[in-house]
Amino acid sequence: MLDIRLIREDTNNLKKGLQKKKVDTAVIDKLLALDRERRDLITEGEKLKAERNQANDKISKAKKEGTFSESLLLDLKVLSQKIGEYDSKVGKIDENINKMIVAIPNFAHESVPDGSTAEQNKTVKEWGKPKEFSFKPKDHMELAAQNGWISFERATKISGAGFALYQKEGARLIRALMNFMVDLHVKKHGYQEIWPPSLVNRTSMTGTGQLPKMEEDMYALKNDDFFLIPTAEVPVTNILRDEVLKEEELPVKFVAYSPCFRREAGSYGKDTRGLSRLHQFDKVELVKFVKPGTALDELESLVCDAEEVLQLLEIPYRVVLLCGGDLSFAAAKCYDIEGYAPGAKKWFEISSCSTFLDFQARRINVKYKPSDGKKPQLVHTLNGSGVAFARTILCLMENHQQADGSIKLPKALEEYI
RNA sequence: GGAGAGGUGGCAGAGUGGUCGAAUGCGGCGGUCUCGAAAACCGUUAGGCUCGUAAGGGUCUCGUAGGUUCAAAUCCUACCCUCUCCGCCA
Repeated sequence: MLDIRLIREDTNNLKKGLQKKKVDTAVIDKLLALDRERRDLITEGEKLKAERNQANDKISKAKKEGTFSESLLLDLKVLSQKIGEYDSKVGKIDENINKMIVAIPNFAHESVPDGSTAEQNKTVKEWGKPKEFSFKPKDHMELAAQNGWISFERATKISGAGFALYQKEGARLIRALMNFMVDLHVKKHGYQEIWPPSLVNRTSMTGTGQLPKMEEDMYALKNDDFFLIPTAEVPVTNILRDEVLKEEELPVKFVAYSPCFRREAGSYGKDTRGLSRLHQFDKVELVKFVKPGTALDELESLVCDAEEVLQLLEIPYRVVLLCGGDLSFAAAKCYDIEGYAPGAKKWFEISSCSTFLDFQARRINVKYKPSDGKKPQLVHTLNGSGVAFARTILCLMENHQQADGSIKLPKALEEYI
């Protein structure tokens, strides 16, 4: 959520950042009017409270000295009633302001390009060249069937459409990727390993912003108020909720493997074949808590950390800087990494790395205490996939297929499989 | 599932109607001592909101939400959470 102070004090720049995300800024002016009203009411109400507190002090002293008389209570009941009225007015306005403010997306950082749809995203880097084959490359569905790695038919029987059953080398590949990616991020990139719960409570889902707006997209349990995580971002980001860190602890970097569960309601008919869009998939997620001011550099290094996975897996990819209109609700800046699949002749989003600045930290209340003794302030948060398995496996199969339809896995996986 | 205990500052832990935003200890910070450090000693150390250029002032916060009262950490009601024991179980 946005800072009401920022809204108040830097209105014009904020509006620019929101307009870049194609957000209607009329709500900002409404908010400012409510904010003015609220502060006036608070000032008035607190004057009355000060009056009441003084009167109470007098009573307290009088009782001790034995000089108490009923006349001291005169009018105090009326005063308390008035205070109650102010409080309830402020309470209602607070509620309104809060409702409005949590519905406002984060602003786009100034380094984000203009644009309203994915077509205006900017490719900022390409790595590797789409492979030339001496034969007609097959798509991953065909390869999966031929090698017996994945059975979509059986997954449908067991669960339903949108699930994958990995078998044989395919099943081992999941385990291998898990260890390969987590090891890379722990040993080489300095992340701390986490194994999070896959069921989380409503507060956690609200903290990272999946709720209240996207409840329909989430799997929920019938008898308990738990949700299946759509990404490890939810439990991992909430690890530090309501905590105050020391400055020297920053940056905190977590890496976690988890299964991810998504209803994908409303996306039927779009990429529904094969591995590209599933109700359950696996992912290694990277989450960082950093000092304000370092967030943009940390975003660049986060992208590098994710890129290295694809480099080692020898999958050609491109890095795309999202334009304002394509940014998600909470993101201030975001890079997508898209892997190339020569069978499908398509780019697939395999990783998405974002910084939220203090937007998410305000919501989950994560602060750090500066070492100079100043008051705690909000950290900045980032996260990114490092990386998503299903689409990676898709790319792996299509890129490393041989003429006979077999698949030769890259060297980096040798020690894991 | 059954029974019980408890939720207070960064942590531990007192406080049962009126200078209690809260004793004390630990931790943190500053200082004295020291060549330096440790120990010891002295001092200091919550957060939010709001008014103010500032200095500073006001106000709110003891799990959450209500209630009683001139006044609530303290009394009443509901809810949430945690822990312990028993049962069941991977």
